[in-house]
Amino acid sequence: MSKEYRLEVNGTQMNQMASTHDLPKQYDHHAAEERWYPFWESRGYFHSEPNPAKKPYTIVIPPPNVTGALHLGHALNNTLQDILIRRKRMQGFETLWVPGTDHAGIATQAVVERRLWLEERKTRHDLGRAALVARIWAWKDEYENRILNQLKQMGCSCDWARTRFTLDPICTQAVRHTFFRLFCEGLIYRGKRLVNWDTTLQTVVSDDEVFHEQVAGHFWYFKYPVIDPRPGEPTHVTIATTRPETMLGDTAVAVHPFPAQALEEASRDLERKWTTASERERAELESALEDIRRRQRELLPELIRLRDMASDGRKILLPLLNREIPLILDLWAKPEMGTGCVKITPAHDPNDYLVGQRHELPMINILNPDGTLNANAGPYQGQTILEARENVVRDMEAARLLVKVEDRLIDLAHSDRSKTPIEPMLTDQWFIAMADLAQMAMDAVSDGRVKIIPPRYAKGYLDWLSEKRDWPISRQLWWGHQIPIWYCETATEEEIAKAFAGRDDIAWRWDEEGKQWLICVREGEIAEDAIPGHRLRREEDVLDTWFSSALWPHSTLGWPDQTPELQYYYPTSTLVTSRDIITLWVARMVLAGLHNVGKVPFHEVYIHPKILDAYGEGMSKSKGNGVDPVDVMEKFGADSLRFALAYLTTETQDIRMPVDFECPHCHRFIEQTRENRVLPRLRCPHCHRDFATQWAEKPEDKALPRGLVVSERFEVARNFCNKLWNAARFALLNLEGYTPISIAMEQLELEDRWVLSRLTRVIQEVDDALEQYRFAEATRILYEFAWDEFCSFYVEMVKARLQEPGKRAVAQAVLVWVLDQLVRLLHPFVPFVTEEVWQHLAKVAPVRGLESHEKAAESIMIAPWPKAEPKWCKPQIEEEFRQFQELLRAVREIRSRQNVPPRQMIDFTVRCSPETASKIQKMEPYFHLMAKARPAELGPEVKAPTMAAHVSLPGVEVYVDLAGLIDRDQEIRRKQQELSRLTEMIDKKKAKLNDPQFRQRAPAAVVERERQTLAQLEEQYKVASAALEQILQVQTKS
RNA sequence: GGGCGAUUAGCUCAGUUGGUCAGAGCGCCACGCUUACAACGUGGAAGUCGGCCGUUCGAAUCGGCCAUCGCCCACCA
Repeated sequence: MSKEYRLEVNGTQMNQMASTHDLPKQYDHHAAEERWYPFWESRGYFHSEPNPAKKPYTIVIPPPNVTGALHLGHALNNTLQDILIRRKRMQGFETLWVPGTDHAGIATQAVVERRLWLEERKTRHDLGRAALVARIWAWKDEYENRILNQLKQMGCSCDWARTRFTLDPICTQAVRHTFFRLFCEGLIYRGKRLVNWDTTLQTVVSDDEVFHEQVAGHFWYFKYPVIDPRPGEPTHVTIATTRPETMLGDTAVAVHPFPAQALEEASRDLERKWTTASERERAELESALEDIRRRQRELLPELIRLRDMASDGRKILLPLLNREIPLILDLWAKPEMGTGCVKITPAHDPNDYLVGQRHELPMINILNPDGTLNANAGPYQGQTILEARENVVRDMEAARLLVKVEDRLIDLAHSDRSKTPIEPMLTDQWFIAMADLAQMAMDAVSDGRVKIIPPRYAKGYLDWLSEKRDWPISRQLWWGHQIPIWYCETATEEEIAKAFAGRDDIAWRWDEEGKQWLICVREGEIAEDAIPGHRLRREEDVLDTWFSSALWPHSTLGWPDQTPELQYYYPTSTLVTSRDIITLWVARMVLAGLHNVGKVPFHEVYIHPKILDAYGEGMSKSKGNGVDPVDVMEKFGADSLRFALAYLTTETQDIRMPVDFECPHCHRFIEQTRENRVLPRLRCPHCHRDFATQWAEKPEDKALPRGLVVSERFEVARNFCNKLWNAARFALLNLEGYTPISIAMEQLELEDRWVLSRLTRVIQEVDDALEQYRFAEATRILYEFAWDEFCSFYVEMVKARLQEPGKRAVAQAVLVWVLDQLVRLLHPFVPFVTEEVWQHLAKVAPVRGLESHEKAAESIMIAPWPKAEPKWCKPQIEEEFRQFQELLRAVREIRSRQNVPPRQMIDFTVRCSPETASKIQKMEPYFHLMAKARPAELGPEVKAPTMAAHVSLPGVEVYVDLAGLIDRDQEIRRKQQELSRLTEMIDKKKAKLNDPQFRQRAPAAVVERERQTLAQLEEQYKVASAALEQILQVQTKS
């Protein structure tokens, strides 16, 4: 358990709560959070055990990297999971949410190495493998703790007893068993591959750890001499390159086999594009076409001659090294690019590698791991890439082989971690053959065993898998699962078989290319001298992080052991994640689950939005635009963080989140901009005092108070929590003498039936939305019900009855019941404030219900989820109520526009049908209470008072007699506006109804509705113009 | 280059199956500290739903094209 939550848990929580009489007016989120999380945890609510009596509902957390603290994206991800989990728990499922963290191979190692360098000026080689790994473990412990605490602070109801880490013994066992099985099945192999080499970290980085950046560079044109040119033949081949130094590794020059056709095709292609291109694009196309025509005129003859020379098997002399290299024919040498001829460096360029394979060219690696040139570079050995580049260019120039240099923007690959340029390099790597595995994973989604939500994301998943590219799994790192392979070059198969006789946990295979035995062991290690007379050498590389992540849903449950957990909880129910790891992670979990367990890892995958800043950019630490969930919780509370995020989780949109600094002095917000977000200190424009930001490094900056980084978008949620708190506060202050009573439907007042009907519908709608992962919709429904209906109407209306002894008991019972149901519905979203309310309610109204009663659960967390009772659903009452609300609004509008003093009671008269009149009559006290207004005269015979403000509603005319108070001009203006609006609408409707097409083709019901609307509008017009007439007359008389 | 998404009030966003759906919150204006709540209440102003064309009796909603923005994948001697 975390330090932050080490609180005395001895059943004294109740005593720490404020008593009903001094409930604070503002909800104190800090107090509630500190009080209830330890309470839940101590009661063991988070813990789950297989329980055959219940259905399981399981989520495994996408394990956050132990690289650093959680960001807002994590907050979103985990909020949504907790909402699902808490609701299912209340619904009676046996819910398990497995928490954990990911070792995140290169990312974590890089962070620790960077710190090692900054603080101690040491590299990992100074420390050695064991010591570095020990350092990373220490780092991991610190950050894992921090991450888990953040999750707890957010209220996440994970089963902490089952916390896993991708490098812990449980996960390690799964990794080893998986690797061993794949090895035995022949699905793991060793091969050559061109990798992204990071010369600073001296490691391979994966494609997704590479970013591209445009840098200013050059395009050098070199001439390579042709060996023994015949008369009339070109004496040189001209090539162009952005990387002159790589020529030292050249093993061929390629030319296109059909240059004329290729150029022809390229020009046809451009012409085709021309037809659909816009003005602007056409200019570009035109110059490209022009270029091709020029090539056809000037370059083509030479290319054709070179092509012929290539078919003739002619050779080129590679300058500087004086190596003989062939002139080859390959489609890769596009005549519309560069000089039409291309140098081939198979060991240092992905495309050239393919060419090299096709032509079986030698592959010459010219680089050392640290980015200096090796012996293959001849005289340039030992130089850095940049030094070699300069020297090669200088020497080529001296040899008069440099034709020209052009400036050019180059899209250069950089390592995400070290920010240094990537060198493509040919190395030995381990792979998993994907053909069959990928197919299994595709089938699982195609046939619906795994459902991806929203469904559009299935396409990317299927497309990516359908390429069935083998998965490179080795990484030249020290932090991770070391590949369980031992090499032996010298032993014979008999010796190996003898040494490992009877061991079914060891397998071996001859590696023809490496001329060595590959020996794999399922668990533990093999001693160096396990084979008498020979030495075994262990593979140093570790596995790709995603290898262990792929096993997460079953490894965390104990696989390969057939644990009760695995049998009960697997397949898990839902995976909640973001779209950028659908392929890297989701796809691999599906295939690993199918391969290892034989079942899909989860039934549904919910892909949630990404959080962007005000500029629509993704948030990141390096950009400085990240919002820290801890800051948000400090300022607004965990519930507000959660509620706001859920409120923003719509299906199609990413979440745009303007970022603000909070001035620590005056607590006002300062908008974050691209400029100010990277500064170490800022001056508050309101109070003109300085504060520090996350970038503060200098002591004088760090000494300043730090401004929180938050977003104003959490205010809505904070206000909502406070509103809810105050509604509860109202109830608590009015529950004196509460006793549970059985209530018959007949005892209920209109507002009771209305609010119960609305509640019933809300339960249905929230259930519906959440089943479909429509978090924003569920949140919105609850927000609007709680605020606009429960608080603004029900609570207001019940006030009077709470003062009447005869009506008090029923009013209390309904009030408590609706509040009870509302906080249950809200609990998954805002667990702390709802628990706070729940516990307060338990003190004054422990037994609640309408017809039947139940003692409330000791925590809302384990209280049953509300059920919609169809019998409470009363559409007619809702309709009546809607009319009341409109009328109330009309009266209020008159008050407001006539500036009637707030305390002054006004009378109003209503012309309407007798039925409506009697309904309005019943609502009398509410008009009094909510609008300081009194219905004086009601019915069909009511005449408009001579001095009146008037509002017209369908079938209802409302007048307020304001003799002496009326602002005539105001009222006249208003009426005129209203009349012109009505005229416009009437004209539109008439035109529509006069259209024979409409009358014929539209459904009869629609036509009828339009007809009725028109009649209403015309009636309103009549009344309004009469009212206007009357006011005008009054004016004339006076 | 391939794919996906977005464009609705000053800002951030809702709008299920085409027919009172033009909405919310913030911001703004006016009036209110009315004994749950000023983190509040009441009322108000504000948008030719990115543009064009089509389908339809009828389009924010369906189709096509264009523009702008964003994301993913591939590629760039």
